Amino acid sequence: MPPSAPPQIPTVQDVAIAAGVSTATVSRCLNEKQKVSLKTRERVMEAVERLGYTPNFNARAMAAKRSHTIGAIIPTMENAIFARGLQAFQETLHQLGYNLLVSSSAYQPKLEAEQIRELVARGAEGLLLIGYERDQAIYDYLDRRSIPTVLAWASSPDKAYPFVGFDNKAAMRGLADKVIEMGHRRIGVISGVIAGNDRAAGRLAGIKESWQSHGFDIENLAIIETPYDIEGGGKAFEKLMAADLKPTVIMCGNDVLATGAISKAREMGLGVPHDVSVTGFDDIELARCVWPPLTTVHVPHRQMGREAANALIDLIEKRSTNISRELDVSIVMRGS
Amino acid sequence: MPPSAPPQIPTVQDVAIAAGVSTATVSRCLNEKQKVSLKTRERVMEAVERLGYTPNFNARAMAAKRSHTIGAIIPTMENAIFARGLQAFQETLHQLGYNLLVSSSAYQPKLEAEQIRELVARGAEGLLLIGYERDQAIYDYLDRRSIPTVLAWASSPDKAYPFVGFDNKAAMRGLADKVIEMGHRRIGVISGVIAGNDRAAGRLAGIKESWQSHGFDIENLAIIETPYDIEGGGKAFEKLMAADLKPTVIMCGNDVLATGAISKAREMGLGVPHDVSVTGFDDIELARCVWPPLTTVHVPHRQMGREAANALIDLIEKRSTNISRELDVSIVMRGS
DNA sequence: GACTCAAATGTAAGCGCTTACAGATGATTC
DNA sequence: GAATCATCTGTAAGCGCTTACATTTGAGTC
Repeated sequence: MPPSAPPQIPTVQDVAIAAGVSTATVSRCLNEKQKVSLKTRERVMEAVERLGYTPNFNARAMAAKRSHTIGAIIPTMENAIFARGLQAFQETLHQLGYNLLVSSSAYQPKLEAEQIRELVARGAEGLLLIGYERDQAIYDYLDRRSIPTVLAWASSPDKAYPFVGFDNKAAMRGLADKVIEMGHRRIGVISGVIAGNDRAAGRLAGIKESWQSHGFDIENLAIIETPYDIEGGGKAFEKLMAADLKPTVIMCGNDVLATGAISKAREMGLGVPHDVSVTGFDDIELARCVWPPLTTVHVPHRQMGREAANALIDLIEKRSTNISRELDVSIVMRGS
Repeated sequence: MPPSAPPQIPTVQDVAIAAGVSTATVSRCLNEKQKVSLKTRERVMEAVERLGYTPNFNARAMAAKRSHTIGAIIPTMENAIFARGLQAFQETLHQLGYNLLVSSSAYQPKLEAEQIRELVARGAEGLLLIGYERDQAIYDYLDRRSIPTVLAWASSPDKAYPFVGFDNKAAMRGLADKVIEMGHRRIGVISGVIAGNDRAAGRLAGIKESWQSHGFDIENLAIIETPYDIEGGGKAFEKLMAADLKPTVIMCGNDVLATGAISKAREMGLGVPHDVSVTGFDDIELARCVWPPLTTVHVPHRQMGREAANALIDLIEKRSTNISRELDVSIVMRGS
């Protein structure tokens, strides 16, 4: 290696000189080709190639006041809950000529707020956020700066903000209805942490609603809140099954918790669904390859991602407004 | 809502005026507090607060020629293989005062190359890349621009580039040795796609090496290449088990493939490990909650992420060089 | 050939910040 | 009170781009 050659990164200037044109022409070659004659264009492109020029994104964003960048903040990357939807979101954005910046907030509202500012500071022209429950100050901030924002994985209850999602409460209620109709009378619930998580709250509320509407007492519902991970699911399962009157079914806030529960059941020598049934939510890939395959609520992740992207870009490019979309979910009865 | 109030985003200028100081002072308050007297600082901070000012990242990066941003490109977000390591990487960076930008390349070298340029254009001061196998042109580009880069999830064979990883070949060879020593003589292999994936290639090579060194003929190794997903694992398993001489063990390139294989085995009515054994690689959470729990190679993901972050920042801040680190992996015998 | 007018190119003013440098301020010292 | 010096603050020059506007160019027309 040469002794640290001064890494002179080429700029438009350099390209302009190399091609014998002005910087404006170089810029036009890169952004609005049709405005430059073929001959000069070729010359410029050759120079770009030769110098290995890559436009500086920051400068570009600043000068043009456009970043073509969308920000998304998801609660976690550690499990696959958001992976598929996000992937679809990203692909669709790409097709529409936008880039995606992703952060994860670890389910911490504080962190989310920070990251929203960070993404906006980086020039995000639009945001994808999960769920609707957050400090009003954040919405105010977004409004003040008029940052188009779409909420996903939930439906905004008062429809105040555009969303592309589904009704967590109604969906879970549907599943609970089915469970109760199948004869289950002792239900254990493993819920995600409710605080700051409207999806988890909605799902739990759905179960409660169903339970009560069947004339049962809310007191008889055994509920445990736990972080959304496999281990949490396992521990909660253990606790629920330690009761005198063991539940005949464990309803979980999502598939990850359910997987933890099933795992633990096996460890404890309990048969699923023979000794106890387990249900999940989300229908991620995991749900199908765990044994027995999970009865769960199917969420159209890809569709959600795709539609959220389209909605957001529509908003940004002011093609339409109020593009909220409530998606259908369906219950998938499997072996558990 | 008011009829689209002009969203005047406050700038340093605005803050400076509001606080009755110059923009330089505002900037100093935000970046090198100690250089500003307490009195002015308070006045400035009050103005910042009152106006809801957030510094524009692009402008800042451009003027300061620093972004405090690291880029990482992982092959996929769809499964958890990279999730834990990346999370640790991110957390460590955060502690060190850096931000992380993540892209996923979908295992496509072309896309990866594009994203490298994109991240560099966005001002990434360092890069985390997975594996070492890529076009020389990319390394040249990185060198020319002197972008510190650390490779992970593999060890660079010629040590040309700094890495924090492990030897995929040796690790898999260790597992294969054990498998063969347990008496298995008919091995089926489900490998990830080799092209452009040195980890998959290394793992496969490890099996071959072990097989041959035990005096067996390479021809007798049944190998299938498939994309790294559950479905791929299942299909490959089916094909392998359709042979006249069924394998007694299926060695998979990673835990995701292995999960697919186990799933499919059950579907086919085959008992694991009674009828056929299955092994994985990575020891992701999934490995423990599938049934039977997966025998696999444990990779210290968190440690790798942490050390990669430290190594990269050391490189950037020129504290040291040649910080490659080979990590130990271990074989975890479980039920499968 | 003089005149139009559209197309191609150049000129230069910023975008919102940081920072080298210069200048002001005020505490200390003699 | 003048001189010294450290501390704080202001001035202004960019960072690498885009783009409004001005200018040049060269068909096309009569």
